[in-house]
Amino acid sequence: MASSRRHDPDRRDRMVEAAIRVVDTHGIAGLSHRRVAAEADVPLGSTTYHFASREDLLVAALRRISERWLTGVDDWERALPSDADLARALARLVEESLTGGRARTRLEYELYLAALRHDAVRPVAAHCVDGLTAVLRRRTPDDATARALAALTDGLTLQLLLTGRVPAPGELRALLEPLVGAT
Amino acid sequence: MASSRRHDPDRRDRMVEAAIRVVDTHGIAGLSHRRVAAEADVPLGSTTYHFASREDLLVAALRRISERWLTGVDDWERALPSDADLARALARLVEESLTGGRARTRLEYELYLAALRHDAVRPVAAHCVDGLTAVLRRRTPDDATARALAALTDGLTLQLLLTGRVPAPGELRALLEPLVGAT
Amino acid sequence: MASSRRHDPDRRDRMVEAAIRVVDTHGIAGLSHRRVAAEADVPLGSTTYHFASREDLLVAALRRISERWLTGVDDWERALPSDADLARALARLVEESLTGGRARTRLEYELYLAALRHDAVRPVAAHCVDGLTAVLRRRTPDDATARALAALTDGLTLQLLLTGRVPAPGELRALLEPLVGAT
Amino acid sequence: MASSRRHDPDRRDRMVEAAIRVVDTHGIAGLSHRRVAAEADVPLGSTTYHFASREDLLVAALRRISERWLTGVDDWERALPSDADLARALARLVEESLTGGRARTRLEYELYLAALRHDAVRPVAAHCVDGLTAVLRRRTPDDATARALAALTDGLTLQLLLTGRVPAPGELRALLEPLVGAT
DNA sequence: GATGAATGAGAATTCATTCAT
DNA sequence: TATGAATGAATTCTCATTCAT
Repeated sequence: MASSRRHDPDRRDRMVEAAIRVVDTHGIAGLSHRRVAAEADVPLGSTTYHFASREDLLVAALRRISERWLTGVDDWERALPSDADLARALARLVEESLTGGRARTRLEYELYLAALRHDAVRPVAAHCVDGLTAVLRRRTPDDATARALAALTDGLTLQLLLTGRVPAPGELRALLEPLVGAT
Repeated sequence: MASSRRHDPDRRDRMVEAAIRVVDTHGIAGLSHRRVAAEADVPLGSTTYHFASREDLLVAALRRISERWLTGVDDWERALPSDADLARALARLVEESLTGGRARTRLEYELYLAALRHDAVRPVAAHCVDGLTAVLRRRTPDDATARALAALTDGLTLQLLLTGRVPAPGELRALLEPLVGAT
Repeated sequence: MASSRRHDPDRRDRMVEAAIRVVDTHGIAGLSHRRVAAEADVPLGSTTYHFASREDLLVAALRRISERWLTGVDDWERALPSDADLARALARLVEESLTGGRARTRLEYELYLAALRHDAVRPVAAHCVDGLTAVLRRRTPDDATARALAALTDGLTLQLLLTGRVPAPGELRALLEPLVGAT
Repeated sequence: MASSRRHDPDRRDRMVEAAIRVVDTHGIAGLSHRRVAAEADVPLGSTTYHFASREDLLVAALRRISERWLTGVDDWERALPSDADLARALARLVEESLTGGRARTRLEYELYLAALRHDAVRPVAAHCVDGLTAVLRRRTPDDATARALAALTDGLTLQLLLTGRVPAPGELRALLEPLVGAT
């Protein structure tokens, strides 16, 4: 039974998932080998073996968070009808990220926060920004519009997350509209 | 002499400044009573006396940073000619925050994003958002435009900070333009 | 002297009561000037002014606890009919101290614990032991019986408090009986 | 060598002994990882590794003290002639715990009473009560008598410890007698 | 007299990391 | 290869006490 663990190819994976849960619960500052070990139910030595430093752990977790987020955005776009009202759709995306997926959204912005300090995390965060822009680009006439929409979306989400304000129905769409219509 | 330290009315103040420098140097995760004590050259006990918890320290630092930032934004707007091109002016503000005061901007966003984890910091961050919006409101025809501009400004600054991309001349102005003109 | 008390004459008293609540909540180890100050809603300096050392605070609190306990025992005996069954009455006293007044009883034994270490508390604890013996002596033919009953009562209460065992109806009376009947 | 300390299988054990000495010297309130580390001559980190919390330390100390005490009581009973006068023998046991091993007895009761505050210590203290009762049961006709004798012994020891009173020759035996004879 | 400020010691913990096995 | 043990630094926080006002 104990030796059955010898071949445990998912272990590293489970540790990454555990790390994400730890960041979710305790924040980035609260991510530690010990907590991950406890959360993944593996020995402490196992975490330091697979992730030599705390930063390795952090990057692995944030990388997965960002992959997941990008996949979500990609799926969202693919599910949109080709003639969808982009401002309306984006508004709904923001609203949902503040209600249904608030925890997940917070995680995403913690990634940004970490990137401000850790050089190793910067590319991961940049990849998120670029990924969102690329997805929006499929629906906009030019790069500039996609970039502006990505920035506005990010800014709105962050500000609403921080202020706790609940936007009135239609408010977000009205704010996004001018940029979409700028075609 | 030995007792010259005993009465020191500016001490609390100096500790707040020290805390800001500590966050600047070591990041939010590196903010500790010990480091502030060392940086402000006061005994450790003095920091815990004035700031019972680490969060108190964080809030005090963010409060000062945000006051300073809001004052800066306010001054910026007052110095603008009444017929200034708002999109151009805002674009320059963002550009300067990324070139001239990059370190400072990073610091601002770091404390700003700290609000995601620390409830006590939330109101201060919200105050920043509202403050910027109020200043912009003096130049916009309605609340919605001010809010959208504030969000776009925030989003652009953060994204450029993260990706390290340097916007082409005129690029930011072009992104902001559609919102300003949305009158 | 009179004028010194004019301002808030009950303050010292309130601090003692606060100290008792603190011991009740946090245990003797948790008794501190700060907690008493908070509990009594007085400035910290006020507690150190009236109780120069932590031990002063401790002794004052325990003295009042013991007074209160002795008064309770005294009242209990006075309320007993002169021909009461002493074993039965004592059994009920023990039972009540474990159910109704469990917190109070625990406080009493914390007093004993403190007395083992603090010389200043020893006399207070000894006074409790002697007081109970003296009260029982009014109902026993000789000193020896009173002493034995006091010891058995204390031992039973403590053991039941520690084991959490609930004595069967009549059990305690049966245990006490032989000593009472030793007349 | 430098690594001579690295493998040290008795270390945990020595720390428990050190903890007992610390409680003996400084009281329960004075038990700390730091003091145990100093007393056992091990690094501070080693104490927190083996005993994560102060309570763990306390429980380990009490557990050993109680084992030792129960063994002592067991030995005492085994060494008694089968026709020994139980009241006399118990009286001598109490007297010796107050003269020969007063410090040790104080230590025992201090850890014993710690159970009032610390839930984790409760079972160990309860085990002491039950153990003494079980040993006495070998010499008493029924459970009730054993329990009463255990309680009376405990109560007497504690009261004499607190008051510092020295019982007259034969006094304790006389107090215990009625319970033994209660067959 | 009363009290806010100050301070140095020490508390329990948590931790990343190293190392022997 | 994996991991339990070990360790020294650092963490936040609480505290009794002193002192200037």
